[in-house]
Amino acid sequence: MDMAHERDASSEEEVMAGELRRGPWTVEEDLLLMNYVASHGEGRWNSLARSAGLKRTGKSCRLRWLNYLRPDLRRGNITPQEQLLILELHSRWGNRWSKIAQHLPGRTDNEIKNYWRTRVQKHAKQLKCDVNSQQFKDVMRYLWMPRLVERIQAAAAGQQQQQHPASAGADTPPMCHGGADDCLYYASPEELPADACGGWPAEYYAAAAAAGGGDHQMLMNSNNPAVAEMSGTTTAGSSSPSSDSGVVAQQPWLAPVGGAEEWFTAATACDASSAAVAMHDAVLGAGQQHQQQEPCLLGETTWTTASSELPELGVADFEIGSFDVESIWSMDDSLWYTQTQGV
DNA sequence: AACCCAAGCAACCGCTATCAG
DNA sequence: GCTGATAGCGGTTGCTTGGGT
Repeated sequence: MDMAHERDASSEEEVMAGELRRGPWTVEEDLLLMNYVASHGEGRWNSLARSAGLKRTGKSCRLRWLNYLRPDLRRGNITPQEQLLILELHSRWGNRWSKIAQHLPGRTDNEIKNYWRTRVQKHAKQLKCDVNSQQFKDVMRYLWMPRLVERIQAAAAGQQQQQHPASAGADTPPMCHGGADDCLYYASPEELPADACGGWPAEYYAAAAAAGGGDHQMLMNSNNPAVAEMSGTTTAGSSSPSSDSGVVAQQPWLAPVGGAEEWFTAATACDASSAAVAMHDAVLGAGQQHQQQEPCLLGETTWTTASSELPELGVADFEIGSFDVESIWSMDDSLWYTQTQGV
């Protein structure tokens, strides 16, 4: 667009003239931005940048705020729950990062995009196939995702076991509102332990508190677009004619609640572990028949342990021969290990 | 200790969509 | 309806860091 080019050109001139800064943000800049947003609110980023005394473009300020300084951001590793959701939503919507991010409270589109590029594409590379190929999509759907479900179940089971005694609930850290093991959000940055679930660098806390902190409970109310859309209340506003309309409402495991912890609850009722075993055996041609169990919905796939029904899932057409299956099972095992240790 | 390399992530870029005057 | 400003999106780049040699 010509306008955009003109604006960029003028920005370039300003940079050359030393009027605009580029590159990594300093703590001072962050504090300026945080303080200004806390007292004046978001929006009008160009004038905000000028008014706040920041030698940055409005665009840069907006990005810094959205991707790094927002108090409702969730930091730390992408959890298996989130991985599962990303895989599922990406299979449905493709590279629509922003749309996917709406369903992962506290995560930014940039973060999800980076996750996809670094982790998922890495696995595709390891498997020597294109990340967009049907082959890799099958690997994700029939091997990786069931594996994630399995992990989540195991973590939930371990957690339940630990909490089941009389102390259940009493041990839940007061700052966690989304679950003891996997904090989804905090009521305020002050509550956020530096070593858990992420958060701002320590030096920001005092300034954030002084600035008023903003609306830290943003994620917890029904105004959260992710919550609203999951509940099916806003599906009419969907803009994608190809795949958006009403799909989420059909997902029993995407319950209309505020976080990955709770949407997953429905899925844990299914025996995805057995499904994963069945898939594993099926693709390896083990021919072992497993006990018939109730089908389990995972995304748009009906999971079953009955090998005779596998062709319906398309597994019969799934060529795994060239893949190192064990590498699939070990995907993100380091993350898995650290998380299970925390349970 | 020095170097290299790959991974991860923050930031930028180019572009389109939307809104207000 | 036109125009300019702003918001937002997805792709890409480049810096930092940690591990290996």
